Amino acid sequence: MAQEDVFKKLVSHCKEYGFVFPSSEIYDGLGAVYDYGQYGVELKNNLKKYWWDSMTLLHANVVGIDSAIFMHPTIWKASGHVDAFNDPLIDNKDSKKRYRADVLIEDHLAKIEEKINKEVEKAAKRFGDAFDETQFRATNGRVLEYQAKWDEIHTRFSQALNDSNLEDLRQLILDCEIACPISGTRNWTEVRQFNLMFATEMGSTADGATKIYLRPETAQGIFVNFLNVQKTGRMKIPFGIAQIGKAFRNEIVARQFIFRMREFEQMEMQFFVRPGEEMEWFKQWKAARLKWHKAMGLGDAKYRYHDHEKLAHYANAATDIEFEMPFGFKEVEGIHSRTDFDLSQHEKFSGKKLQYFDPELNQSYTPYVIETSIGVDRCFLSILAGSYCEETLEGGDTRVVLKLPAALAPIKLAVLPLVKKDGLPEKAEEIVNMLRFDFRCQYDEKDSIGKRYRRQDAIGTPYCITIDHETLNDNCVTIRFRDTMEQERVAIGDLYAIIAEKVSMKNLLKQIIE
RNA sequence: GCGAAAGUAGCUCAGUUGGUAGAGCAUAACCUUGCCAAGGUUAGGGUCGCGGGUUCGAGUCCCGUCUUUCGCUCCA
Repeated sequence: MAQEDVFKKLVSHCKEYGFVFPSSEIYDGLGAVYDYGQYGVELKNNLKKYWWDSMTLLHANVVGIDSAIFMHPTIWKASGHVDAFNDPLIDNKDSKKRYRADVLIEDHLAKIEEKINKEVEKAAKRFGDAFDETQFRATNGRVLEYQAKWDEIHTRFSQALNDSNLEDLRQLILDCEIACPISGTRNWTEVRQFNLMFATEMGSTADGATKIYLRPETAQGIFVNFLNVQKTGRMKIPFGIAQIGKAFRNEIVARQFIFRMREFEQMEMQFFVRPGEEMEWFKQWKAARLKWHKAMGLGDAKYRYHDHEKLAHYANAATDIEFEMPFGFKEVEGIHSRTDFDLSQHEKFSGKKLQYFDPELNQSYTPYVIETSIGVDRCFLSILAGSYCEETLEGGDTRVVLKLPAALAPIKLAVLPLVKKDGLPEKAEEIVNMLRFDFRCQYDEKDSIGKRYRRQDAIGTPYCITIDHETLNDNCVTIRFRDTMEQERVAIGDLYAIIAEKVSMKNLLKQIIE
């Protein structure tokens, strides 16, 4: 089966079995926004608990917070999002390619520089040891000509950027005679500004309202609370702060189901370390995070690292953990060494000191930060993609089964009377009442037993308990395992212990610290 | 945002040159069977994405719009 077909089926499966629905569907949906259904929310909650416990239970020096989505607008100036999330874009009408207008101009400037450098090189060769570069640059006619052009463009460019003047940017592209590298033409659209942050207004009167943003990442809520947590929690470096929450980005193109949404959820942990020790911690968290993913048992070969060569403005090292989705290897988690960029920026913009006094070193410093940032929805998708199976059974029948890690499965067990008479439903109800406080149970008496097994397979229920006529005599039931379809006869009294052992989050968490 | 394709029941689809909507599966009820789906009977569910236009009449033709998929582009 082609990979795209698998993806299509997965998306249909999500809708058909109540995992993920398109948002506002009866109004034709809302682009790139999705709702989690009755099983999806259980799986997602379990996933979040797995991550939360792995951070806050397994690490004495990692604590959690839950910061607000609304934050002071200056935070996004300090973080660089106001500038970096505002891209002026321009399209070439012939090739239909889109470019960042500022990048086009920067490339053009670089080309002029290159020309100057070539002249300098040529002259250097000609004059040999007697060559005086400064002198040459200041006097050579051709170089001066290029330099003048460069200066002029650069001045206009800076001016246009400062004023956010999109018309000027476009005019500059026309004046520089910049052509599209693909079509070779200069048939450009207007320059348009894309702001990737959602904005709203706080304050009920129009004139008194302040423009605020919906956070584009949860990390800043941790940075601005760094001292609060450090002081009230008596935290000593190194320590981490974890947070799970929604973030919002007005993506130009948001696609591929829940892989890229405009409203999404992140699980982030910022780990504060001594300056100079960040690379060691970066390595450590990089390894720890991969272990966390692999512990879910979706297949080690489906994960890989992708180290960044081009780093973001705040980072001195960065890697992604990628998962093999039906549409290729895709980023699920990012691990970044963010240096002291964020805390320093907030010191600068807030005027408050955000330093840590290290009693061992007897000095204050701005801590360096290792960030682990995972997309809940992407991870959710990776789990579904990794556990979705279509199996052909002996006899040619097929079954669709979600081989979810038992600890994450939305429904832990189904209780099924073999027939709905002879007192079997009553017996089943007894068992449900016994187990319902500890495990999410489902009772089903409709259709043949085989059909009921398939229904549970489709939503990833790891265990089915079947009550038959014998049960009334011997107080034993069969427990049927999702993946192998094998059955075992066990005493009703043992059920709790058996299930508890199998579906415990411990099974996942233990693998991480091994 | 640009280009291409698509949108009919919960799902997969049919619907002939325009003549007031069908199937299978799924769902629900009852009967039957009873350890790996698809026995019987019956029922519910669609103003054919939405809005205009042409026509006596539009699921079918035309325009617009929304949504989805793919490609481009972007991606902290």
